Amino acid sequence: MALDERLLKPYDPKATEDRIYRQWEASGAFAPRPDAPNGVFSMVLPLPNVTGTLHLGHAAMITIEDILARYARMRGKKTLWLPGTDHAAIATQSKVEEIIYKQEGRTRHDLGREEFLRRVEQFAAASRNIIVKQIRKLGASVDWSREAFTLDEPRSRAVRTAFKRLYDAGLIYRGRRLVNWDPKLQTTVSDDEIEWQTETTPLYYLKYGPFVITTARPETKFGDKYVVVHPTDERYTQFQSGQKLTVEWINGPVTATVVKDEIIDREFGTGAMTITPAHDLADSEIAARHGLDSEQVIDLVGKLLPIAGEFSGQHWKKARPKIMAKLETKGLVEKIEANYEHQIAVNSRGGGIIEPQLLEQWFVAVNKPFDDQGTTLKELMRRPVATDEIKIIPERFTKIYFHWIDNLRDWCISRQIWYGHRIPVWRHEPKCVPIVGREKEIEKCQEIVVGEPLEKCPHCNAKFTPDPDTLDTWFSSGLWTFSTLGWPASPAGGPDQTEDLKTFHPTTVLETGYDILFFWVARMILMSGFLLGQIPFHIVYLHGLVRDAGGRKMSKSKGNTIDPVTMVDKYGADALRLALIIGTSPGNDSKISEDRIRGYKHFANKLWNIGRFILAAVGNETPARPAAIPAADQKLIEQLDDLTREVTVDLEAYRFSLAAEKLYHYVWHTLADKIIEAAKPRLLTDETEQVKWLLYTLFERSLRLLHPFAPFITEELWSLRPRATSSERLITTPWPAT
RNA sequence: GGGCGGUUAGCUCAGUUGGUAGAGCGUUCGCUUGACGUGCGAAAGGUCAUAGGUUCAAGCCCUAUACCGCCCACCA
Repeated sequence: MALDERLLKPYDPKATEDRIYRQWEASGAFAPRPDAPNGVFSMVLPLPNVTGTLHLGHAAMITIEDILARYARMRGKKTLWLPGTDHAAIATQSKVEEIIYKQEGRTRHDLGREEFLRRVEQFAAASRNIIVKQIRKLGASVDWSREAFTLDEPRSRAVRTAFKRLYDAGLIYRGRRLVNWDPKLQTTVSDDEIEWQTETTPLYYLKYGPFVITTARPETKFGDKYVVVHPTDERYTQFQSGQKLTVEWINGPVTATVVKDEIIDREFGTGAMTITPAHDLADSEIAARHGLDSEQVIDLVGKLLPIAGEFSGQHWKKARPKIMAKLETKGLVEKIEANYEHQIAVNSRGGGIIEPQLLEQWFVAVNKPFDDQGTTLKELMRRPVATDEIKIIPERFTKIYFHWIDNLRDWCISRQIWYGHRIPVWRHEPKCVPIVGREKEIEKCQEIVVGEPLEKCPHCNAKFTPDPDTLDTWFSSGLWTFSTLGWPASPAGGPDQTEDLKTFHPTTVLETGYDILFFWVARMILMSGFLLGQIPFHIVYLHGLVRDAGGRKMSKSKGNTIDPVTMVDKYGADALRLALIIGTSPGNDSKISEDRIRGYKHFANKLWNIGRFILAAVGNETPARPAAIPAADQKLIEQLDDLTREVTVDLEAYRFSLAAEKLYHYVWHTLADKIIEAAKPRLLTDETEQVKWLLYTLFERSLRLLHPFAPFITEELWSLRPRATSSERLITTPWPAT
């Protein structure tokens, strides 16, 4: 009997995996099977950013999703797992800016918009190529024929259409509001993109007429003309609300007005503060409540405006000590508390310290009713989760989701960066007409066009100028579950339903990290709900973050990332996958070490040797079912029946770790250690045929059960069965019956 | 300030509806067993953070405490 020569050697993932992947791809197994008998399974790959390459966290995510996809496929479902990448606007732009500055000492303004964008696109393309290779290496059974990019033409059309529909419904508006301004990247960012860092700074107690006020930012205080105290604070009962008094301030006397507001914490400092509504959200809300004026003090690059008098034109950082010196000379400094701890806002996308600014931007209104029932976008996001139409795993994130929605303010979607979708709005040249309050003129003359570009105004022939800003990257990724399925079928209204959309939307499950629950998951529910009247997915499965051995988040800047491809090269993709899945649980972070991956390489080796033994014992013919099966053998079959049921239930319940662990344990410690050992002597007796059948049956079943977890080695062993043909691939073999 | 998660073997972590504790790595002893030394056989090692409670039965449920971590929040 001639054993396949591959079985003579130890298992070599390097010589096997790429070949198997090519076979899968060429066979069309990754595409949805048109005649699949048991319904539909669809899922999108959480589009990796083209800011770099994949790390082990991505690998864990891909593993979980591939398990889902392969299991669904084997269950006979029409299975679509759709891949793609995200242009990640601000993250990619700031990354490329950084590289160019480091290598050439030039800024994006030195290069100009066109050349800079060319560079970014180059970078994005290179990054995308690496990512695609990495995804393949991991064995991901994604349908490459449907690969998408958030910035390609079909997705751009979806963005323009979505913008127009939201605009026409009055849900996108232009407004002047206090926004998060990043002076370093020169753009606004949304509330969610802000990271709070603890900073230790002096706290200044300054004399403000009869009051002593506290501040951490004396350089913003030039325009302060309101002093706020708590209404019931007995220290200030002699001052009436609205009372005016003249106080000596930094650049001379100012008229101060007393305001009483319950937001004031009487215990803090002296219980009195002055407000800077133009550069502080809390202050601006106080100002809004009492109808107070607001004056800008700091400009968009961080320099003081003429209101600062002699300090005008200086950067606030440099001006602060000089201002303090002047206050000192004027005798206005009561005391300075040295180590005051407070939170400062930082742009988490590689940007600078946020300076709130009052700017005109585009917003999505989340609290504005848009239909007869008075539905708001907020409710649209809340309802499907509240009614369990969308189920979040693990469940505790449901509460976190609601809490976020309840605190949500209008979403600032315009960015002043260059890379990304242009805001699909065009205005008359040379005059850019402000929109708010001038809707009538717009109707008459089309001073503004939204959605698809228009060269000239059909009414007065004036040329149109595009809005200079770009969109928040999450605007386009929010459309992902349906923009990838051909939405919109036609930009000018028309039927929205493409065949793909009808078949695959809503998608079955969204598997992603809990860190983008708000950024992405919520936005998808919003977009899908408003534009399609559908939920985007039925289940949200949230995985934890993969951290390094020290528990730190992996990131390039910390230098603690592990390249998944390096691990695949060393231990094989199957081993890496098992290491990433076993011992993890949804929503909880995990730490990964190379030792763990090596351990599962040993398992792959074990499985390979089980295959060598059983296939060699079985020979060239598939063993026939014996007429009589000994009771002991029957028990072993039933034992595997039980395991099959358990593993199936675990997979249906998204308990991947448990399912994999049970299979691991069975294959090693039952099939190999007990069953094979017991079979060895029997093979030499007249029970040979019965034993061959038993071993082969258990082995064949084990391969099927293990395939979603360790696809490469199981597929390879499958192809080594007696009389195996190249068209009978394990990937498309039915899951064992339960 | 509010909410959430964690605390299980030397290390890193699992533990599905409550029923005599598991994995990887590490440690000790013995094995050229013809699938595998990337292995086999055996072993050591856990009062499952602490204190109460519910239960025939608790790592798992309830209450409180301690420490670690995360998220959210308009204390200047």
